[in-house]
Amino acid sequence: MEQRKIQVTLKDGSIKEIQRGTRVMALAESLSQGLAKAAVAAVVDGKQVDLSAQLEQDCSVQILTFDSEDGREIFRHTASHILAQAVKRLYPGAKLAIGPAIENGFYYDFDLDTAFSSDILGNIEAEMGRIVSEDLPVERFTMPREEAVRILMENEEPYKVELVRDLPEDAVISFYRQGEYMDMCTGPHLPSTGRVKAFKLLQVAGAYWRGSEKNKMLQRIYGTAFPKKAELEAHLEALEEAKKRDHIKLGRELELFMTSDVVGQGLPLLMPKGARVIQLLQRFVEDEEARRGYQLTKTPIMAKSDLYRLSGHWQHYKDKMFLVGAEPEDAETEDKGTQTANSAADPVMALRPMTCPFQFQIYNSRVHSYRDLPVRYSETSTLFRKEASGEMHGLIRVRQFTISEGHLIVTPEQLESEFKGVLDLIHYMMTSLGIQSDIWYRFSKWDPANKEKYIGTPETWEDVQGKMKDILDHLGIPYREADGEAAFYGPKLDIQFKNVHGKEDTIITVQIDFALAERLGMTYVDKDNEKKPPYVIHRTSIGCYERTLAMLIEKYAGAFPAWIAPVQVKILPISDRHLEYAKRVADSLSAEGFRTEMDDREEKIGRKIRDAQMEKVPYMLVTGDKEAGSGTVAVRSRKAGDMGVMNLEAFMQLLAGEVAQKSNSA
RNA sequence: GCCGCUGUGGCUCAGGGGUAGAGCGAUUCACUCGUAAUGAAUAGGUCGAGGGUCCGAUUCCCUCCAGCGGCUCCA
Repeated sequence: MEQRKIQVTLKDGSIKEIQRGTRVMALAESLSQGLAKAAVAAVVDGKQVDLSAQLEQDCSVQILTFDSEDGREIFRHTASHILAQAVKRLYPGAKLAIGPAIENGFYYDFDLDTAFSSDILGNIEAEMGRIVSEDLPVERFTMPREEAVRILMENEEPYKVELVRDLPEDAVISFYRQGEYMDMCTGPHLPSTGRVKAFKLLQVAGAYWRGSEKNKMLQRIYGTAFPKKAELEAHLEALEEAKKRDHIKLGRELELFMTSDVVGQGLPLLMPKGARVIQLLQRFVEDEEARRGYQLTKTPIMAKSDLYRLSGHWQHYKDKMFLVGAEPEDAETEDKGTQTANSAADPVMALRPMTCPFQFQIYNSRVHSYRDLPVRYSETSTLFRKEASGEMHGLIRVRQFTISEGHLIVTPEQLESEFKGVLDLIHYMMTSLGIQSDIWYRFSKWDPANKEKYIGTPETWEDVQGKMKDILDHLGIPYREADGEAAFYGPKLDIQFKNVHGKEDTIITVQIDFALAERLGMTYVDKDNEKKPPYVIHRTSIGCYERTLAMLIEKYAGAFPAWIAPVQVKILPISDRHLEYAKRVADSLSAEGFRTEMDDREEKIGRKIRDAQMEKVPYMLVTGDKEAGSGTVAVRSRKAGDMGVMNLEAFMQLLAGEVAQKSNSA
């Protein structure tokens, strides 16, 4: 006996009785017209479905709108289909690859000989506009895998065929059709193309098929889409605003760093103000690490290839190292074996890409008892890595950088507490920089399908990764897992941030390593008088200074907190006759260790203030007749403006307090 | 390394087959000034580098270098 009514549980927990076979859209309309209008798709019993789906049994239903992440994704996925449809109309020969929604937008990859220029992008956008105004219904249909392959072959879509062939034999393949356009897709999708009211194509980029550089490079078109024009405009405006925080732009304007064609790619030059910030950070880090039981080392920036053969860098990292003392062709033909360098007379040297093998030599300089452990080495360490030429980006991705390097050599029993100590240190650093809520953790694991990338056995990898996971879970660190992101010698806990363009980068990394320690013959003598291999924790505390500086510039839009501002106070004398008093004020401040500049130009005070504001100096001290007469200063904060007149002493206390707190009140 | 775009005075940018222009900045002079731009004058560019086409190239073509946005890779 067939029931004609079913019960649906709604998001708020209420239950509604409806006719069996009711479409989701009709349900939404029965709930509210507003909801129906905003609906993009639905989740039925945890599964995403189209609004046209029919409800056949008792179930839970949640209507998705653009306000949810899933809803936005579905909305923009339909936008990507509209893009592909437009491209197919204009370029029937274009082969379709994939076209997903991404954070803040979507893209679609095409294989086409014609390069998509910006003119062409405009034409495609116009065609998309037509597809939207045609308001084509988007319809789902399915077919068996076999038939899907046949149809896609007929349509000459080799990439789609490849995708289908990767699915199981018995898979039922779903397709979506809008007008003349058809695409293989799991969905769900918007009910019709007319819903995509506001969209924009943003850029063209190359992208390898299936993300592998061994494959053909396709053309990727990026775009974004919103239900309303105003939302699109707000988004585009936000992108423009973000560009103003770009550390490269601000770095130039604020004279923090520069690049020069004749120096080389990925080799930025830190100007006095930028170098000052880095110096402040370095002193801060070195002092804090000393307080936490680290011993500072200073090791060479290059070594014979022998050392790198021992460490495994020669076998796994050589193409990223700068070689010294070898002709390039020698380097090419150098065998990849583990034998040591053959000629002591003319050894091949390499600039170091990492510090570990150097500090390990120091550890190995004598026998260690378990009583010595943990040994904590730190170094402000300059490294060199020959990054691919297309990779360089300002201070974020460079070929020479200085890292707050450190290695902890520990017994197995000490591993967790030392790991925790490292995380404490990192947390302290992030909090001091004021970025603790801008970062997140990534647990970077190896890729078992790509064993030749790594040293050590699969068993060791699984073992170490298991230990690391236990520690992370035990310490309650919230992390996202990432396969294939490990270092060649061990898994990592990476601390990630996003730059102003939304691109994710690692700022700090903590690694547990068993393999490298063993390769380099590191041991300690345990209670039972047996030599045993220690664990090594590789870590940075504040990351690499260049990248950290880049992040800070973008975080604060160049207005550094007073404790790391290259100039903390700018003295602004009203006129020439106040120069002498201004100089005395400046000298007093400098004597107390404050970083001070004086604007002695023959300019009006308004101009001096404006320029100091543009330089983002935390405090300006206006000194004129009133102040010179009373031994005071008129304080202006870059943030709060005129703070009134106060004694120089009082101002120094204010600033000293702010520096000590590492706060950012100015 | 790969795809696309870009490279014009210190900076931001306009121009375009007949050897270059604006604003800001800089310099000099005048003004000696009270919380986000005083005025005037002056200087400053082998138009990223090399090659080619052309009577003639900064402009068109090629190669290289560098930058930007992606891909791949990564701190």
